[in-house]
Parts: sequence; structure tokens; C-alpha cells
Amino acid sequence: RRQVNAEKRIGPVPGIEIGDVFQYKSELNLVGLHFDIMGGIDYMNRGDLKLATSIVSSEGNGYSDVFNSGVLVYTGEGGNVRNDQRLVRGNLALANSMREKTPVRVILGKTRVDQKGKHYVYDGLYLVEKYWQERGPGGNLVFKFKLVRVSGQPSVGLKR
Amino acid sequence: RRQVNAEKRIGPVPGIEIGDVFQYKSELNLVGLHFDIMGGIDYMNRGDLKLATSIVSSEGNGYSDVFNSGVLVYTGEGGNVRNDQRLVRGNLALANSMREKTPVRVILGKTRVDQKGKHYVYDGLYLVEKYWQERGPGGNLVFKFKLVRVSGQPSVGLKR
DNA sequence: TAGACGTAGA
DNA sequence: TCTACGTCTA
Repeated sequence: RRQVNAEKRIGPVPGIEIGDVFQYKSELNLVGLHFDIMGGIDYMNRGDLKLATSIVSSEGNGYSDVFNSGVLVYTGEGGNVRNDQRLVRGNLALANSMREKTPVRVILGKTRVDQKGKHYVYDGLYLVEKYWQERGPGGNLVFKFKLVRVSGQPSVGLKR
Repeated sequence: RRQVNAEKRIGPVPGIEIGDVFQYKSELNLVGLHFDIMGGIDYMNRGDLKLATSIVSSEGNGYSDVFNSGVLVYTGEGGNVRNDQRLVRGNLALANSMREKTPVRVILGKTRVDQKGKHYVYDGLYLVEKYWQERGPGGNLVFKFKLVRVSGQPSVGLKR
């Protein structure tokens, strides 16, 4: 019993298709889509450079991500009402992914219809187009990352 | 993608053998051994009666469970340094299981050799022999449940 | 809406 | 050691 895809990688994961649905975030770990069992941003090292591998955009956690037709504005991690987010860890990895033009897997966490927990839909590869800082609801600085879906990928369509 | 054994039950779970090892607590959920993804005590209703289905005894969480040759002294749930544990939820279910003589699946959570997380070993069916209250390290009342392994089951032996 | 013995990587 | 957008049941 080891994960099928135990290796962290950038880009598609063999055997996983766009629109695949997972019941638990831990399943994302098992199949190799997203190894960070709690965090929303997963990344790996290429030499000394942290590069993002995948992000999970979860509904209803107060992060006010914006998702529309292949464009996702994703809120960075860390910080709180009294502390600004810093360009480290996952935030740094996303910034590097922009510079290096490496794709990021996007998984959308959606509240179930019965409101019990979430399910997760793999939405394919995105590129980080830009990022900036803005004030969060508590007044602290948060990072925002604009990701744009790589064209030519099948739409999720009815499976979602 | 639904769990293989989606039905809560008392007693053995089809397809699961003593000594089976699981890498994540969420896998216990997937296979139907233990549905409560966070809690240590899982239970179900038989009519109005809560009965325990399974417990996870995790090393290193400060619960000072005692495990020796088929006898487990398991600490109840709830309470804290300022509040006594109450005979509700999982604690109540274990007490009822004693009275009704219904078996409880026991899963042992063991810290990995590399100290990174835990793995979980199914140890078979136990019966609650007695329970009592005692003072925890913080002075509050906690429940202790003495469970005894049902005889005639294969030993875990080398698989563990 | 609260409560529950969490987990893996940096 | 700390951090990380947790998740399900009653």
C-alpha cells in the first residue's frame, strides 16, 4: 500500500484525467496529484528553486478565490489578520513558477450539495500569469496569484 | 470512487485481515475499518443505543494508552485539563458495548520508524471488559476502558 | 454548529 | 519543530 504516484512532479500525472473527482483531499495524495495533505500549495525543488506543482482552491474557507472560465485568482498562504503573508514556501514557489513558466495543476475543492465536506475535481494545468499583494479583510497584506488555464485541454464539462 | 465498505458495522470487515497495515487514517475510512476521520472512537446506532464499532489507539498523543499482549487500556475522549470527560458520544458507546458484549475493532496507530507520521495496523476484535474514571495528568476526570482481545484470532506476528 | 487521540514535508 | 486554504459526524 503505497501511493500509485509517489513521485512529485510538474505537469500531468499519469493515469489522472481532467474532470476526475476525488472524495477526500487525502485521495489527492494517494494518486499523486497533490501531496500536501493540509496545505493548499504544493511544490518541489528543482535544484535550489522551489516550483509549484499543484494548488487546491477550496470553496468556503474565506479565501475568496475567484474562478471564472479558466482564470483563477488564488490567495496565497500564511499570515493572518495581524501578520502579512510572506513570499516564502508555497507563495515563493508560485512566483517562481510564473518566472519559469512551469505549469501548475489546479484542483477545485467544491462543497458537496449536502454540505457535508467537499469533493475535489482535477481541472488541469494552469500558468501563473501574474501576482500582486493586496489588503485582506483583516487589513494585512496577502498575495494574489492570477492563473490562466493552458489552452487545448479538454473542458471538464458534464463530469463536474 | 466510493469507499469499498461504506456501511458501518460491528465486527469484522469483509476483505480486511488482522495485521493489515494502512498508511493513513483516511485509508481506514476508505476500507470501512474506522469511519471517523479524526476521532479515535467510532460508533453507530442500534435503535437508540450507541455501540462502538472501532477505536484507534495512537502512540505519542499523550493519551497514555497501555497495550500489552491482547489487553488495551484506552483513554476516553473529550474533556481537557479544566473539564472532566463525560459519558457521551464515543465514551458512552464503549460503555454500551461492554454491557451488550459487542466486539470492537482495534486499530493500533504506530509512529513510523522515520518519525514521519504514523501507520495503522488492524489488530482484530476486542471486548470491553470494564471501564472506570481516574484523574488525568491535568487533574480532570478521564475515562479508561479495558479491552481484551477476543481469543482464537490469528496473532499479528511478523506482519506488524 | 461544535467536536473529534490528525499528518506530512520543509 | 513548525506550518499548512482540513473534514466528517452527530
